[in-house]
Amino acid sequence: MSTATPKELSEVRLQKIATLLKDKDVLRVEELIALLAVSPATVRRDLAELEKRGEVRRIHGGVLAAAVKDDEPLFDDKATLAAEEKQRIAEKALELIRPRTIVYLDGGSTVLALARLLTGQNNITVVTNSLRVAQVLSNSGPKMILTGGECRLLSQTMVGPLSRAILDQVRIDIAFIGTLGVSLENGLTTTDPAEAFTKEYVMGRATRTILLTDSTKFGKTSFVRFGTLNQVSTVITDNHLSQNDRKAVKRAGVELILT
Amino acid sequence: MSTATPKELSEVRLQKIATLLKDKDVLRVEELIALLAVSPATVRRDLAELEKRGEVRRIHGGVLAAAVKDDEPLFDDKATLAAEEKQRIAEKALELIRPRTIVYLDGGSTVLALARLLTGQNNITVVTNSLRVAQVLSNSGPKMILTGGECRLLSQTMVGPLSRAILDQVRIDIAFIGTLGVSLENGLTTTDPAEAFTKEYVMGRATRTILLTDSTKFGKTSFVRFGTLNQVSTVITDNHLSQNDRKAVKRAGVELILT
DNA sequence: TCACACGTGATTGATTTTGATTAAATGTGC
DNA sequence: GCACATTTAATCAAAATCAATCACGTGTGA
Repeated sequence: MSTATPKELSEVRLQKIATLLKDKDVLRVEELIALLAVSPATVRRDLAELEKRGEVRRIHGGVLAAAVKDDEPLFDDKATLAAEEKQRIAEKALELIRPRTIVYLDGGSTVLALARLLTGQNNITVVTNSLRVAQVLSNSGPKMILTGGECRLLSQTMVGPLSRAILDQVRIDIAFIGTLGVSLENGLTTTDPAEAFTKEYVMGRATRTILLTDSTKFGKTSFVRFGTLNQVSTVITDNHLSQNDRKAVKRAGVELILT
Repeated sequence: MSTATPKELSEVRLQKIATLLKDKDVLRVEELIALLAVSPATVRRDLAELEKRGEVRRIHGGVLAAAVKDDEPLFDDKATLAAEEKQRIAEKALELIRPRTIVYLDGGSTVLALARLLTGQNNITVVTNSLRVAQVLSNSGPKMILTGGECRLLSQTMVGPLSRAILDQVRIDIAFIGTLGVSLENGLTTTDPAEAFTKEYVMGRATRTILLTDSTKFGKTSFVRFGTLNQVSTVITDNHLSQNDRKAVKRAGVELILT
């Protein structure tokens, strides 16, 4: 049996693939089969065509977005996905840090990018619950306080009620927080309850809270809520943010900084 | 049997390795096997490919970031100094750990060797102030609580009064402690006051304290004292310990285990 | 209506990738 | 320098993916 019913023209399919790659950078053939509801053969033909046009790079089992700049880091897991955006967000965040302030750095890749910019800055104090941040700053850099708590393997952070013990004893001028989801209805959300606890607690203690997140997180909702949008004083994100979301942020009385 | 089940595409894996090296400079093959959940053969093939691209430098047992200079001090080497002795001491220590106990792991290379033996043991709970220990156990292994506190760069540990906050809230069955000096007159000594504070505090709270140290530390005295010999219940060291020191330990009422 | 081009799906054999096994190479300690 | 353990490289089998070909259905135009 075979159906030659092009529900959509092949050109539309090619466009779809190109769009998907913008967000994800890497796609498996299997994914595309499910996503486009076509046979493996068709997907491969499409990919061959796109490769001929130079829009993608094929690899065994999938396809990569053709790196615009060959030497630039491409993409990969969450840690460097959209690394360029994160980098710019981090640079904006850096401008908010004055000498002798005490900053809190959350887990998450965007905040980690900020941490990389702080190496060598030894006129500030960093409080963090992230082992990754600690690694980055462990050689040279600011004075560092780790919160302690239960170690969450996936995110390499210290979370949960135990972290409160130390947080109670330190002052935090500016807290830089990441998130997996932001929305007006569901607020700020993440996957792990213990992680949410710590984020929420830090936000309660910090003089200012600054949310660092790329625009793709807007409108998304994860599992556990750790606060509402109007609890943060500033949001820094990239300029792909939709007009609707921009208005929503401002309506919540939150300062908005775009890269 | 062999499985070719690529959960992620090879290119993604390569990128992950490159990203990991950005933060860590050096990775062992074993680490990568656990981290990427693939076979040794695949890791080596990946490393060979990355080396061909000039992104990494391979060494026996692991891989270096290509940027690392040859003469740069690799902070790891302390761990391999008297590695065999430390390994044997750690193995003796392991025998003292029963299921469902809560163990505290101090900083220091001998204790770190013990931590390496605990990977995969998920029927115990580890409390530690060492970032190195956290790294070793961060992939798979026991439940882990980090103490928090001020981060001491050289030893990669969290120390000082702040660490008390969390220690007050957990029970510790067995504390494994390292030291830079042991003697009857000056007791247990180390270089950093804040570090000494935390060691002393842990010893005060643990049901049992076990000192892990190679025999070269006997008779030496460092800067700050964090306790006396008779405050520990057991000493584990290598059999190069002099007869005099053996007697001294026993005279202090401390159990002595030699490798 | 019929022939035919076109796109799609299915089938089959080739290629790639992975993991296991085994032998060689490299360190490490004595 | 020698024995030992660990790490690496090479080889092979299994699984997955890919490319080439064929078959089928739809739409088009005579």
